[in-house]
Amino acid sequence: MNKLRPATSLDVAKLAGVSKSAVSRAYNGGYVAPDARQKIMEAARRLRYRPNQAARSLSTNRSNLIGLAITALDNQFYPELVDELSDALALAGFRLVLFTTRGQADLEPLLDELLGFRLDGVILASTSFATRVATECADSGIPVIMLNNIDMGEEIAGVCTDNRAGAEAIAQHFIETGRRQMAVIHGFDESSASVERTRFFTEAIARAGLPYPLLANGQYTFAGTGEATRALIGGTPRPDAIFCVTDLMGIACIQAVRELGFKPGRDLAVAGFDNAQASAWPAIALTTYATPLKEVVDSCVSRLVAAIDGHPLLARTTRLAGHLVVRASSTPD
Amino acid sequence: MNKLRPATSLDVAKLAGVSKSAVSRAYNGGYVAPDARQKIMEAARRLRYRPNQAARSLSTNRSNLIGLAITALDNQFYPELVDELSDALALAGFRLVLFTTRGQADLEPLLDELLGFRLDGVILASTSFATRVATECADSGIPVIMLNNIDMGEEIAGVCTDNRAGAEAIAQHFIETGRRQMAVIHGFDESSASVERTRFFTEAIARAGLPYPLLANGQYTFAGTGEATRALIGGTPRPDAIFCVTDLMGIACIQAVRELGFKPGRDLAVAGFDNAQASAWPAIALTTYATPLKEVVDSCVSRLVAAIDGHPLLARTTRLAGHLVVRASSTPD
DNA sequence: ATGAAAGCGCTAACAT
DNA sequence: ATGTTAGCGCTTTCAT
Repeated sequence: MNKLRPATSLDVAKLAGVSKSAVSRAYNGGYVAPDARQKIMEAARRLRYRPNQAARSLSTNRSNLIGLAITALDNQFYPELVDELSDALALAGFRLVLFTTRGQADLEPLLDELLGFRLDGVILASTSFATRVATECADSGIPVIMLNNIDMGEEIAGVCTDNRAGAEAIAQHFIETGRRQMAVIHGFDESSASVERTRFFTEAIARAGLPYPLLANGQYTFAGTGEATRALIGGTPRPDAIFCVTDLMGIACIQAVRELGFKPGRDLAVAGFDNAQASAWPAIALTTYATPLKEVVDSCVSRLVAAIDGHPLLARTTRLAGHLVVRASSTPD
Repeated sequence: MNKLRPATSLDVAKLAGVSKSAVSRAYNGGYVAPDARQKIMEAARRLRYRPNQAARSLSTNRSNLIGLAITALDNQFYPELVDELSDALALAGFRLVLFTTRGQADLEPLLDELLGFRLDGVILASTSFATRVATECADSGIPVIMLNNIDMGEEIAGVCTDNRAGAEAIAQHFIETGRRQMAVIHGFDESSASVERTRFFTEAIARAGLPYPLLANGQYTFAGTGEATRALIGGTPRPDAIFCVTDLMGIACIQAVRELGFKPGRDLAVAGFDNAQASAWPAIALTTYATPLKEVVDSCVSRLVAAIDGHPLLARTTRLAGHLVVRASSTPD
């Protein structure tokens, strides 16, 4: 019962009275006589045969593995992204190998692994090292696509939310609800999401003839955003609307505002970006611009899969429009 | 520059003027003369050589891949778990392959993949299919360990929080703060976390001579927990303390309580389990029992790695104590 | 329709 | 210390 050496195609072939090749064909849609196929499948079942992917990979140059490089899953929106991605890729026959780069100072070991596994493709969800990884992978013929964060030089294929549409929707909403002095809490300068959203928001405000938004760095963290919020609110002029470039920071901001004794929505507006599930919680009720999660993931996957199938990936960014979600954090009532 | 066929050990060997084996040795800590090693590494660098893991896997029977089977990442605690796990495994030289089983109705395809990749080990974080997966993997000699949720039959190795200590700590805390009529919002009956926490809590309350806790099923979802909360509060007797077996449900419960016009902490106590980051948010402030995340992950990883190294995995569950974290959701002030 | 044989890139005896 | 050789388990011509 307990055989530690898993069955090979040869074992199956023998039991079924055919050759290895026949077994291989049976599994890969080749030409096999109906009755032979029958016998093969029966033998495989009895031996609990599962084709060894490593061996297959060696001869086909396909691993069925997609690498996902991501800093960490601490942004509330990422787990949702990963779930969706994993499902979509599974449907296409691929599995996700996780490369969290949180503590990783060094790029080389990461690169060695990324390339060593002969991944069929790589998805970059964090910007750190993006350019380097992308070029190295390209040199090895591995398609790379950036997800959510993109390459601002537009040299790498990417898919993200339409940051312009989002930032403008938030800006317009703030303006329409009578806010005058805006502020932006942004993240890192390497993050396209941060940079683009900040810029488009700022430009929209400027075009409306309103005072230039104040800026503060929330560093993509709870603590950092708390500090940024306190600095903004304690400063002059005091903003009456704060746009946080991610929901994580929006959520942190709302709470910091409350702790300062103000009521988000009534005393000042707060908005985030992405529409992570937590932003819909009653205790949070964060106005935000919803990233079209399924569309973004589907686009990412289909572009990547097409590239794996030989249709070269264009170094273009697909920007998908979402929609504004207005919640209590920005409504005066 | 742009060669699509990645360099092989033979390419490196030629360029360095040595044999394939020498290259292999250089990469695997074998005996290589210093100057030869020099030349090999230099050649490897120039050719951007990275050993093909699939080929290596074929001859060593080691893939350096660990499978993680998990329903989805929607419980706030899971992303934290995965981050930690990924880091710990990376340190040990392994990468995580994600098998989210959310939509998966069928076990067989999952099993085919799980075994086809010749994973070095498997971590099961969700209970669905656990027994079946574990036995199949065992038959193939693949170590399997359950994380967070465990096998209640204790037939599979596992690591989890000390649910008894946790449930009792919550119970005691409720009792000490003067609560009398308790309730439990639990999840699925296949989930050991749900079952054990419910049972130990109930027993502790019974031992204290208090009325038997009311029970409601929150189905591990926000919506389900909302309904469960409304049912409990609308019923007779009305509980003055609700223990939710996960933070996800605790967070949902708190908010449902508020929406009913009650103030968590003052009007009735709410507690969760795990200490997911969101439970610490001021807007949530959920009393909970903190899972010792690092310890749980370290134990899981070290047991698994030991098993991979040949020290058989005992079908025992490691239960690690955490600590009570009291927040506003359970304090009357 | 099927089998034989070569080869994918690596490691691991075994010789030397 | 290093090269030679034989696999690891699969796919894929090429014959038949």
